[in-house]
Amino acid sequence: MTPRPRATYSMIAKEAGVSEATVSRVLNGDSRVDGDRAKSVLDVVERLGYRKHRAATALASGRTNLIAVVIDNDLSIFSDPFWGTVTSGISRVLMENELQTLLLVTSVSSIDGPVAHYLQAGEVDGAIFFQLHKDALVRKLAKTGLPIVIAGSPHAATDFVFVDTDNFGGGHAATKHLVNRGCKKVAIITGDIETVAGHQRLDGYHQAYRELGRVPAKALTAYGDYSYESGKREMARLLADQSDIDGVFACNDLMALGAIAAIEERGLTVPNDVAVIGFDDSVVAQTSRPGLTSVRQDIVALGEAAAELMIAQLRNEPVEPRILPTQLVIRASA
Amino acid sequence: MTPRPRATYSMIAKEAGVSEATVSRVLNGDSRVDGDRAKSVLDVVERLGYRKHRAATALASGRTNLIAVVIDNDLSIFSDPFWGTVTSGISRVLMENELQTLLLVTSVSSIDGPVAHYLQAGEVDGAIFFQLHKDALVRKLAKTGLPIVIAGSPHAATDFVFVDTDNFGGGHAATKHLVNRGCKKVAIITGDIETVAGHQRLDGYHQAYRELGRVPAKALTAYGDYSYESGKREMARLLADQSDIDGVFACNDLMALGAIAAIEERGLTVPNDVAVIGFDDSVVAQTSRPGLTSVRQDIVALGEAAAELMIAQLRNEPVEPRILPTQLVIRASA
DNA sequence: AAACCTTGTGAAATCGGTTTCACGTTCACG
DNA sequence: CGTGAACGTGAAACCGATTTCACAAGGTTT
Repeated sequence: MTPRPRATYSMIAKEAGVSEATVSRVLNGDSRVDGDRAKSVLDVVERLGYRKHRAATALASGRTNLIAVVIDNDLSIFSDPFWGTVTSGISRVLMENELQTLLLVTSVSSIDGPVAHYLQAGEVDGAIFFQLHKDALVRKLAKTGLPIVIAGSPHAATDFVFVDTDNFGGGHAATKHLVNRGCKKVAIITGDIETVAGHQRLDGYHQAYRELGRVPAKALTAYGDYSYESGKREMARLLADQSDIDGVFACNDLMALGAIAAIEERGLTVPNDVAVIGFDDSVVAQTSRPGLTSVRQDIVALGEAAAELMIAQLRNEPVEPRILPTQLVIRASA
Repeated sequence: MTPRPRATYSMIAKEAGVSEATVSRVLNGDSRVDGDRAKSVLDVVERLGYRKHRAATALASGRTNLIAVVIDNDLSIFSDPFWGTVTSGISRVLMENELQTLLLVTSVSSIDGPVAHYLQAGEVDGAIFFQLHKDALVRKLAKTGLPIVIAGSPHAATDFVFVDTDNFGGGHAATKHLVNRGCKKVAIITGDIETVAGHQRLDGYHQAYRELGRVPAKALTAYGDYSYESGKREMARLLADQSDIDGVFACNDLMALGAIAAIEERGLTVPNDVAVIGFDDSVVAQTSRPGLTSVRQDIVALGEAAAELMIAQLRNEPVEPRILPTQLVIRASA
């Protein structure tokens, strides 16, 4: 029951009758070791239930097997299930590849904060960032050669490796669906337009109009901030302005629910008077009444893709940004 | 711009004109070092922007400064914002205390899996587990002396350190509130009754009845599983059985919404015919219509408390389990 | 048959801290 | 004053792996 003392190379070497160097070679897949010796080393390793000591390995090799997942807690971390879900996907894939997930929840804003130092100090082999407004820090880190993946699109002019949902396609599909079901005047309530994701959804909306040979009136675009309240407020404003709006694409589910509330408060019904589509297909979309039609994004897959891109970078394999498809989930609201 | 080579003890020692041992003493708060020398060491440290090398420190000292957060992905990780929120609280507090959060999303079920080995191998200084059904693994780890904290109550007969929401008090307050607003026949839809949390909420319900000098009929207890569907199904069943139920406490918000759906499908209204209370005060409670009265638990605080208990253990300070209060948030549904 | 590669191997240095140990110094006390 | 305790200090061992380097053995080229 007493936990036997940790096995070390020196014990293995002695048991197997070889040198520590050979043990290291075997365990790191150096092909030059004689077959029989390799086998006997592996036997001893097996018998002793040996596992490498992380710190020792890191110190000697310079590789930590740690990947940082950096989450800016300036954002609405505390209520949004998004990041937790992505992170679980990341963690699973990393673990399958013998990498560990180091979670850094912190204010990323400062380019010179403790996180910055930490990441530069070679304490991790790579870092996965969630979408952020300021990418100065990321850019600086990239210069040091630290492998980086961004979950969510970075700002336009960079060449970071990133994974993202197809926001454009989602916005396009949502708008198209509204048009196809007969809506004549489709409005949009955007999310934070400062973020790339927010902008891309709007672009998708525009594109759908363009394909009809039309251009959406400026007045049909309302600017929300992803909150329930903003959805409600903007919808009320839209309807007060143009009572003949018969469809609305809200850039997330919460705003969609807010919009529905505003519509019903005006005595109109969903979807008969105004059809509503949200984005995310979160739990609120599934449980709201009427059920909310929404653009589903596969958040776990997003995390997994991020991890895969990180691993590819560590292996010096070529990497391409990855855009994951969305799927329109049709419920009662549109 | 070239990242200057990492500073080391030997550089600091030379610069400050002392030995490496003294540098170590200064940096680890050994009080015996002469004041002036200490100062000069600190000056050099400052000037060089020195930071300790984690792996080296871990190797030499046997302490890793890493705390594992172990999440069982057998659970409904992927949609539940709960764990992500707790984890962010944990991470913040740990970071403030110079500890890092190592995230392990994995199947904890096996007592002999890779995680088990990992945790036993001294790779982390402590582990925080989320509530789990089987605590065999945790018990085994505890025997090795690894500091452990459980987020959520462990099974009854153990003496693990844990933090939890006051499930009993929450269930009690919810039931009491229904009674106080005039409900004569209050039902409950439980969550997974196998979990301690699930059971405690039910106990709170019972206690409220007891204080009225009554015992709730067996038929008023319906067993759900925290899903929207189970809430809807059980509520329908309850009403089919006993149409005079006028209040229901659902053990989470999702089931509460399901219950509301069932109630309205029957042609009844909330809260006039049946008042409904949920648990969690999650985003769905805030955005549903009618607004859902719910028992709020402070999830971030839960994580922070977990981290604090871990830190106390690492310092060998005495630790007591911590039960965090709940708060009834009253909206339209009850 | 001399000169030159391979290939497989172990001794030893190395990574960057921590900790033990032994050696002065200084100080208090008898 | 002599003596033991307390204090500061640096040399060196140590943590557990990786990696360099030297070398022996066997195989190829001229």
